[in-house]
Amino acid sequence: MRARRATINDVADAAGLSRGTVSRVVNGEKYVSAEARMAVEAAIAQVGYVRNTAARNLVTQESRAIGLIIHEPHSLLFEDPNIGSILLGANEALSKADYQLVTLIIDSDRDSHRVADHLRGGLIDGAVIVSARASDPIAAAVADIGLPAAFVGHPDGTPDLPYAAIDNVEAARAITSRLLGTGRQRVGMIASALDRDSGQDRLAGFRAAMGERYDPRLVVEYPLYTYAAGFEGMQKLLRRDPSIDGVFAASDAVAAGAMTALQEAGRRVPEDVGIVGFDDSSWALRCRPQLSTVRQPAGLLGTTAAELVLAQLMGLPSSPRVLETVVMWRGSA
Amino acid sequence: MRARRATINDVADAAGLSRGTVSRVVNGEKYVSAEARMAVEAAIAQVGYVRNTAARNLVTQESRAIGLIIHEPHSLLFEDPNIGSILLGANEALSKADYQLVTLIIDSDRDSHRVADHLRGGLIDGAVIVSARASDPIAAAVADIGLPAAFVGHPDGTPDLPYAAIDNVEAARAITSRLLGTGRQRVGMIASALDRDSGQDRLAGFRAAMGERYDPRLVVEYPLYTYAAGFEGMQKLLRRDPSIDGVFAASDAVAAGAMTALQEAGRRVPEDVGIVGFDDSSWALRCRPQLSTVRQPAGLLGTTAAELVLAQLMGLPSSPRVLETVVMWRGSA
DNA sequence: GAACGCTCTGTGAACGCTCCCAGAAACCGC
DNA sequence: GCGGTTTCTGGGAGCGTTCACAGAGCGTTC
Repeated sequence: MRARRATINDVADAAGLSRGTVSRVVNGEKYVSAEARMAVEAAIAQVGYVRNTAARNLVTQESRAIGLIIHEPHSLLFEDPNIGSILLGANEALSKADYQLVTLIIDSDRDSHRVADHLRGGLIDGAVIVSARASDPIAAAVADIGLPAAFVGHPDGTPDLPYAAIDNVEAARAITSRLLGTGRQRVGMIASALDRDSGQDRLAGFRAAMGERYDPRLVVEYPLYTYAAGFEGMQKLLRRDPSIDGVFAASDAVAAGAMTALQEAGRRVPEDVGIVGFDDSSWALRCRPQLSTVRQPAGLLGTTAAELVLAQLMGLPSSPRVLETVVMWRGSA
Repeated sequence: MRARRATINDVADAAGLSRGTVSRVVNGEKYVSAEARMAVEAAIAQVGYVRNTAARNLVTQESRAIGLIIHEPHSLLFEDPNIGSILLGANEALSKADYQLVTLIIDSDRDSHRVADHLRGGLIDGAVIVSARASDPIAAAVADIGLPAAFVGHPDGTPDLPYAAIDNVEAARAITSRLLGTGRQRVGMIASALDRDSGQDRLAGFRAAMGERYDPRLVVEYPLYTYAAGFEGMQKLLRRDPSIDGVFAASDAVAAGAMTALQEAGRRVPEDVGIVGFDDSSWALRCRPQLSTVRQPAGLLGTTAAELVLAQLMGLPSSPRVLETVVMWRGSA
């Protein structure tokens, strides 16, 4: 099949030096003469040597790879643009530290086992866990193995691992207050993803901002942050109370769906109904009018979580980090 | 740090058998007595053994991992829902064959080198290459190394590797003809991504369908399949010829942008202008009216490309596959 | 009862690398 | 010139597997 690959011994022979010296050059260690270093480099180029990673991993007992565990149903995986940004952000931090990012996707029970084996198999030195649910078994497995890891977000009932997150409660409270500040009288919410911390917290923030004006009849709940949830949720809210004049949607995708439903029902946005979202994803600028929303630094969440894992790997202490959010006020409310 | 992991020898000792027998049990080979098998299984559970993959890879000279190489700018990575579907489709096929999918993202030159090293380092037995450009260096590197690989799509000027693709020319021709069939007189196109085969071929199909009616002034070109490209492109077409009454957008995202531009310009869709897209992505159902478009089986493309790589790994011949597309006729034209 | 074939088990030899120790060579200060 | 330190190199040992081979045990056939 493929030609036999050159080994460190071939390089040593070609350079007229020993294995040990070649290894020192390859790993950039001290105590190599300039002369030897040049000879080795020439020999490497000559024989086309590339280090065999499996052999290295075997002896060093590490892999220089970090897993990004995504536990998310099919449909949502790429409808939610945050996941892509988190992925790229984590990739950036790891790439800088010369680690390889390995994406592990769980979308069935079989995947769940395969991923757990992968974790245990020593193919990965650490993990970034994205979009875990409350009491997620894979998160428990990670903690159980004792693998250095960090969450993006921090679901309840999960092991005591560091995380990179935003304060969803406070951010939701802030944008709801702002919406109320435009003089709306009947404000509802389309809540989503109550099986994870972000969904719960956004609802809690909404409730906090509403205070006495909170009316459970004006809150509808959907399992996922989707456009479809927003569309249906808004129709349901309009049926429940045609006088509704403000809506907080749990994400931009949800808000976009809600806006379509409002416009089809003949309501003007923002004149008749003000609407605000959450994420400041690409949805926000695509809506007409553009969405008022909360900007969350998705890429930075990924980068930060990756850095938390790297810190653990270097034996440094790593503690949770809460990143700032900003209310982006545009035309939808 | 972490406790020392149990090895195959620990299992052998616990079971009172030899390394070889344990290995045979772990790999499900023949010639193991039921008695021995049970003893080994009990011992594995007792000592908590998990196979060390690095050691295995070292001796077998394979990794049971397949790379999915995505070469795409930041912004587009998750705006294009096809990529997510391809990823999941490939994951499914590989997961079934007990291979692990490793996602390799190239979005800078440094990434490009790191990925090339990763390929060469023996960490991967094969590769699925998504969204390569014409004459993509990473594709050349893959061919150079002699790694079994397959493309999704098949850019010009790339090495002679099998691919899973759709017939973009024919599909574009078909939907353009259908658009013409609604009686449109002035039909234009918003072309995109002419640096890759899909972009080129969709333009070629459009031109073929238009025949003598083809007017280069009614074709605008943008580098990426984005909403923004559609929005701007439509405005430009309207300026060039206000009597335009039909548009073929190179993707659904582009079509969605174009539709917004038309509606802002006070044109009714489909009464004043008919518009068709390409992909049948989640964009299509989100538009009002819903988009007429070409359904391309993105998940199946990923699955098929993965299978082509697996076939090569098993020494079977693998030849290009062209998958079927279907015109989905909805309300936008 | 010898010869053969099948099933099953144990063991030495790799795989390609890093780590560590021993020792050579060079440099320093007194 | 001598002991001590620092710089540099070589090579044995070992990481945890799989693989190939040797050989034991047992049943079948002539």
